[in-house]
Amino acid sequence: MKNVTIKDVAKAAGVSYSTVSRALSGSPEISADTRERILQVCKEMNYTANTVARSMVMKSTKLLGLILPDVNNPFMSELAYHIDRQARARGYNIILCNSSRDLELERELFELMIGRQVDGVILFPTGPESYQSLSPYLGRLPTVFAGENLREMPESYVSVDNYRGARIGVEYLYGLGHRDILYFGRRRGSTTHQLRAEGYAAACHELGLTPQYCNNTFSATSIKYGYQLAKQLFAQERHFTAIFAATDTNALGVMQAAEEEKIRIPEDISLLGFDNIRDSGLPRINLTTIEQPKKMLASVVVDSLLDKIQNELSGYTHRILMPTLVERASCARVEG
Amino acid sequence: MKNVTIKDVAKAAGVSYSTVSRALSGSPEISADTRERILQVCKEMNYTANTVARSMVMKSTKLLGLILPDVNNPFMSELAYHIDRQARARGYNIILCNSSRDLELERELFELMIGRQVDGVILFPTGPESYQSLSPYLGRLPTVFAGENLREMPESYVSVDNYRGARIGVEYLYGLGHRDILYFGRRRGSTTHQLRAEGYAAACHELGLTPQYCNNTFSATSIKYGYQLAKQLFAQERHFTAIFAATDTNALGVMQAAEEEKIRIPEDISLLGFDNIRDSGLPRINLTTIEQPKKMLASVVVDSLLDKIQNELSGYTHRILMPTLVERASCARVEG
DNA sequence: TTGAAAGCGCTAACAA
DNA sequence: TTGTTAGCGCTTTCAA
Repeated sequence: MKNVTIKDVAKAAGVSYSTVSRALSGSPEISADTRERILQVCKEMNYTANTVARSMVMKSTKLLGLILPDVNNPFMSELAYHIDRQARARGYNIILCNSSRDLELERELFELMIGRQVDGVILFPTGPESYQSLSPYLGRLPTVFAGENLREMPESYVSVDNYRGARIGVEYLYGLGHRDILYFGRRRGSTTHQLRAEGYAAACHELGLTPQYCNNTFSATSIKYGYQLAKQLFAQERHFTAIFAATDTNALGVMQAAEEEKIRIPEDISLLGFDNIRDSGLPRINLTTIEQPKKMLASVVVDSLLDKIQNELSGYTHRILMPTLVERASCARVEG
Repeated sequence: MKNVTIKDVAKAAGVSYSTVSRALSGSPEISADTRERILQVCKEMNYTANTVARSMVMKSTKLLGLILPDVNNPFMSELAYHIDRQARARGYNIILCNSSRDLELERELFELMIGRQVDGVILFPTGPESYQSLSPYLGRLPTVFAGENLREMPESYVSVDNYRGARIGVEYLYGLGHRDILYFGRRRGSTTHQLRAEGYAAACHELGLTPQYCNNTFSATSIKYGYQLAKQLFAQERHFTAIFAATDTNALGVMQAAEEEKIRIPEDISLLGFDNIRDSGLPRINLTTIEQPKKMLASVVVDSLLDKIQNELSGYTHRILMPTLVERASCARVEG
């Protein structure tokens, strides 16, 4: 399994190895036939250039670190796919790392990326604490945060406009005649959740609605937690005709609980999600939701990072994308 | 963003740089206090070893290539997660590449991995043709195929026992009283599909059932194709009380079509899937299915590959894992 | 126990 | 147009 090197090729072709390097890099300072001959020899010998050696002298690995909580999360896996495609189209490959929502591990992975000399990192933070946690390292590697809004933090990030997304949702429900809309699954300690809740509150205020909450007391979001929370909610005496879930995952939990409680969606209550994860479009689920433009997000993230790398930008950019409503079958019109 | 090197540390500590290297690698041939002093200096200077340089001399990047059709496929993303965790636990990182079910691209990616000097590659092939397509390169990099059964091919692979999985499924349905079981979504050109269909046929034969097929004429599997196929099926006059779908994705397509046609699952027909992708456990879906042990698969794949790498094994291993039945709510008992 | 030096495979500046 | 050479940051002999 010994690989053939540039020197082997040079010897076989009877030239110096810098000539081979020139032939391969498409340098103009080489005659057409030596190039042809060398390329021919390369082919015959099955020569494949050693990227590691090249990285070393070029001081660029053409590698991007992708650190995210968990690829096995439909939102993340979709992004990972698009990020890879986009990066590859630009000549980069991805080192994938799952932080498993562990701040300590996240930091460890970031350091690892420094050691691996990646050209930059795309980070879907575990939470807003990630910024603090990583700040000692941030100066050492071009980084763009993604998915989470870091507010005024002096680091590049790309996120969706969570505030406006929530407003769009409330307005949609309002348009359907709903006047009692409960906001479900708000979680402390997440800026994303915070902004969505603010958008919800603001929209309620403007439309003359009374905000109602059912807060997530767990430290994470999952179908299971959504389910447990919804079970509690349905056991209470509260009046609402629609549930606006902080995330699709939460909404799925609500669906599950509703199914058990024989509460029909959307006949008995309407349900609106946020994110538009793949699950939401599945048959029988058909969740109406606020979509995060994932392909766009991936593309903007990669572009921002490569910009930063290639232009050695020292400042930072905040890119906020607009969410849109995806109408499916979980929300119904009610009589005012 | 200039990184401090081993030389900088050496200068600061007043030693030669080979001494620093020794201190870092935990070599025994160094005195305790110089080591302490050097480690201290490293910390102060925020030194992080350059893995690329190390890779070059060690001739090992501690990098594994992971080439798969599409991480944004619930089956793949789950595997990708576990593979990453497992690999990291063993000191390796993952370069993730999506082949997008493109044979040409797959080959390109494999070559890329050779250039990147990864220590090995895990490949979820686009199809059985992948083996042929990649065979010129296979000798150049330790590789283990995953997910697909390569039958007698002289390459390592890990797959589930698709044949037995299908038998388990048929027997389960038979036990529920079903005598007319239709096999749905069989696709030509996939060994996995082939083996499942064979298992189905064999089980039918043994139980005295007449096999019935509804073949997938598309070149890929997706909910959409499953849906289209199911629409055709439901438009025909065929008698069956259960559908055994070749994949969960196909089953989801059937569900969607059934919903439109007002065919109730499991009341009117039972539906059994294969794979147990995450979607299948979602509320309202609750698909009964044959589970591929994904975490185990990931773990076995990584172990096989590292074995091959570390022991410089030249032979190959075929590891076949046992699928199991996951009972949910899409299959009902019928009166014989 | 420590230092000097070679070399991993490549690019690029400098000579010829 | 081509060859020679230095050097990227590290590990590892070989000497001291």
